[in-house]
Amino acid sequence: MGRRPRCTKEEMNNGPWTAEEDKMLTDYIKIHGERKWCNVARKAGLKRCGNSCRLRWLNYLRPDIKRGNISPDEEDLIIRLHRLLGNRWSLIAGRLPGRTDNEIKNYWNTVLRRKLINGKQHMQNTILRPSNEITSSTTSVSNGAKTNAVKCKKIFETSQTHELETFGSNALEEPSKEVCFVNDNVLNESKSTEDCSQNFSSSFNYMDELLMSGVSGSDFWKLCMFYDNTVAGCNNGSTNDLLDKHLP
DNA sequence: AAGAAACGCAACCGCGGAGGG
DNA sequence: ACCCTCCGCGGTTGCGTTTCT
Repeated sequence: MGRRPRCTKEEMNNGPWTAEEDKMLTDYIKIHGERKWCNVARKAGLKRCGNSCRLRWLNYLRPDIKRGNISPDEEDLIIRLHRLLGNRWSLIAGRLPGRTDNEIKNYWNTVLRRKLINGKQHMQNTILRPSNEITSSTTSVSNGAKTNAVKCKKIFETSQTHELETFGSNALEEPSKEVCFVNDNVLNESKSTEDCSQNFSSSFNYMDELLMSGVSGSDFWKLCMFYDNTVAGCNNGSTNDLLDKHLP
């Protein structure tokens, strides 16, 4: 069976791309387009394997790539798309013009994962601490609100099991649980957390099916809006602004 | 100032699916 | 039906840079 190595190590360049290689690849693709990456590598005179060329083009050289920091709106969108899609970075990237799956994946694995973990720890410290330890800034939170917050944690830990079963991967392991703490209004008593959880589980499967079946771009955004307005009930407005920009 | 630790990101790896011969 | 190649994806690694001690 065994797969043939994608490229033989000897006679192939590895490691960082040089400016000269970048130019050779860019020039070739400008003329011939981005197909048959193995041919691209060979015909462009690059001592690189096709996949290496492909990655370099898609993640770095493509003209429509957006450079620079991820904006807060984009960050929020990534978090919410990750909640819907799990680790399907290419799908997430497809909804963020100019951003690559690799960039989003890196951003998630570094910045967001840490932020969310810190957020979770902060929430746990705040919520689970005995009332006599809570500082003056948090004493105004009612007992009811605290109860809801603790309940929220339990619910999402439980529903997570179901999500994992339906999703069939580790895609939603920690992140989905953590995101709830950051994005959902944990201390907001206006919406039943049970409803939220149940709807989330079912809507997740629905979204998944739609995405797998190739839902159109505009429909996707409408679904996001639908999800935010009816299921999560925890949007903060800024992301909807971003979503609006992508609606037809 | 120097070494250690943490961080950020480009690049690589390995797998699975699609499609052609 | 089978094999092979190509492509795309998610996970992981390596290394340069920045921050901390």
